[in-house]
Amino acid sequence: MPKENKSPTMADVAREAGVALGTVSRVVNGEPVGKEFREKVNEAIRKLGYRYNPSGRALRTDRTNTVAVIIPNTINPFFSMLVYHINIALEKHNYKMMLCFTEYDRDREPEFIQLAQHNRVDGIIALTYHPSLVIPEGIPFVTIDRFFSSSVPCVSSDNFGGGYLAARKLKELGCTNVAFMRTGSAITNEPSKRRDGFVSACVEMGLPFEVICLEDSEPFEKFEEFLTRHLEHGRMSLDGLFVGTDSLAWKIIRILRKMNVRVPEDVQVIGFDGSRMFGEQEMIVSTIVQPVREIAETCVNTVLTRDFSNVPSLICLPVKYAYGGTTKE
Amino acid sequence: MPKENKSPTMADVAREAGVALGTVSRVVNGEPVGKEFREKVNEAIRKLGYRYNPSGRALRTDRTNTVAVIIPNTINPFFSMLVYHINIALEKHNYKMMLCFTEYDRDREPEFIQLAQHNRVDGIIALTYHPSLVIPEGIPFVTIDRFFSSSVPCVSSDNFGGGYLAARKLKELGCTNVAFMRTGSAITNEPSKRRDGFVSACVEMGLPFEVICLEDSEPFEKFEEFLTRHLEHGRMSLDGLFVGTDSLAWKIIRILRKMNVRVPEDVQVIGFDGSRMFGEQEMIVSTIVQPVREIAETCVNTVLTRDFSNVPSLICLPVKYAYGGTTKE
DNA sequence: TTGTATGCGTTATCAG
DNA sequence: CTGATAACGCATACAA
Repeated sequence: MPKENKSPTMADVAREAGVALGTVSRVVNGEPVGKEFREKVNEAIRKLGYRYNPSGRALRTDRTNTVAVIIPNTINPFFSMLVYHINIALEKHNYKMMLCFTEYDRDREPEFIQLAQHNRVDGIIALTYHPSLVIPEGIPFVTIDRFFSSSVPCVSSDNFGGGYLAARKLKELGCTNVAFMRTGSAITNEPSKRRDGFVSACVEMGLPFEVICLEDSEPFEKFEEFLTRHLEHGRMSLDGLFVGTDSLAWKIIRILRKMNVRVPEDVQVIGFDGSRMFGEQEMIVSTIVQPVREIAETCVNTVLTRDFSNVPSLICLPVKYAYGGTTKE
Repeated sequence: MPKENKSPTMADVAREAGVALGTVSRVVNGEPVGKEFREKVNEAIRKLGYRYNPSGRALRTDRTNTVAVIIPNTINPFFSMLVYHINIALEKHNYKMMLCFTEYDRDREPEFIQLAQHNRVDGIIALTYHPSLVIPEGIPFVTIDRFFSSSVPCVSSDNFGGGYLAARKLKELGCTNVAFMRTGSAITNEPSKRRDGFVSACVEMGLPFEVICLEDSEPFEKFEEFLTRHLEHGRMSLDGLFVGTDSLAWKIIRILRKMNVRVPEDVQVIGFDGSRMFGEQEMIVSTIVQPVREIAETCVNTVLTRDFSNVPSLICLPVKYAYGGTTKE
């Protein structure tokens, strides 16, 4: 009889079913067991409400069924959605998530990697910015939006294609003079390709364009200067903007409105990410939508791949354009 | 010599330091140990890069250093912020978070409680809606925004005070005819008091008011009807709205704008929560701000309280008003 | 104060 | 196919 007030163990189940401890373990793990025995064990499990103890299993197998997720925060809706879908995907696989917020502090990235390893996680999914981050070996490691080497799988959306699409869309909507704006170009990562795709399409279509990238250290006011510089007699010489992220697009639009420039009548703006207010249908701005859920699921499936040796090193997921009120319909 | 490619154990440290296993354990756990011994052990720990194995400790102590957080999702910015600050607070205490998304599916709430218990979590923080949810005994359980009984601590913001404040603010801003709007009144929880506080202040000030609450089952169009009903010759008879959440306020404002009613010129709107776009300074709507971080930290501190017998049963945190563009400044 | 030994719940090995 | 038993890493009661 199992002790009151304590969850039953395999030994309790074995006693109840009149079989050996090992047999219970085999049933629990789905290993081949004679039909009669299996039924007896399952009956006892049901009766006692038995569930295996993760700590016991982890101690024995050295697998914790936990994956660490390293990400700046959960405030940006894109990160928030990412974490959301990663957690759901992990749960589906009976895995737990260990959530680590770096707050964009590069130094915390290696610290969390260490912490995760100390906690014996079975894998790590990380969205990082440390310029010379070293990826540990011997543990499945998947990165988001940043390519390290062919031995570290990187999952991202088609950033080049997204930039390309944005340029074509602006042209299609009647723009004749466009610009790309972004911030934080300290490291070269997949999102950097948004610019390349944009430029590539502009050149291809013969669409005049400009590019302004702000380093992390540069003051935000430079964007304001840039925009004012294009203001002639109260009219913008630019009529289309592609902005690196929805978050930045939102800020830019606020500046434009303060300058009495109408969006989308005078200037059309396309962002990147696909952020939605309160998770509703409508986008916050017209944007290139990242397939967040697919990205999350791909990360999870990849990091849980047993044979990590022949996993693709760069997985690129398709994006699409979505109207969000800051372009002409 | 510890095996290559495997993290060192206490036995390795003991061997390295030339002391007994138990001594290492005592040092690691900060129990009194002779100075010389402690130094030898610490030296060995440093040298081998030892960290205790959480599974081993958990198995032995029956404490996992994990707290389950049960919440609908991470899409709503309020939930997102809550999870964010809970995770940070837990990490500070060297605890991990087990995140469970119910998706507002009442049936999943008891399921996750079970799952959490099977995972031997040390406590549960839950934001739930199941009308007859039964709180397990024998495990620290803290709820957010919903009072169950005096033995289950409930953390929430001052919802009554928030409603009261909203009414006073609308009056102060010149409103003469106001209304309260909310949705999802299936269960009575702390947020229900937003209405009570609002009504109370209106009565006190002699401010004419109306109330419209939609059941979960009722179609959203009823709000539209309600608003149209107050439209006379293109002018609203209402000039102030207090809406149950920022999310709903946002939807209401969209309806108003579609009706060619100007916000805040014709109608001023105050929401509840304090949601910010992209985590910036500016609020999405004028709102009653919940102290999310304090709520999160209070939950964590409470759930980790060793002596759960004399913990307060209802902890109410102060709110404040914040301008967000949908009221007159 | 320090050392020794046991058991937490599980899986895996080996003998039957 | 099944049963018995050792080992995983740690905390702790007990012995020295």
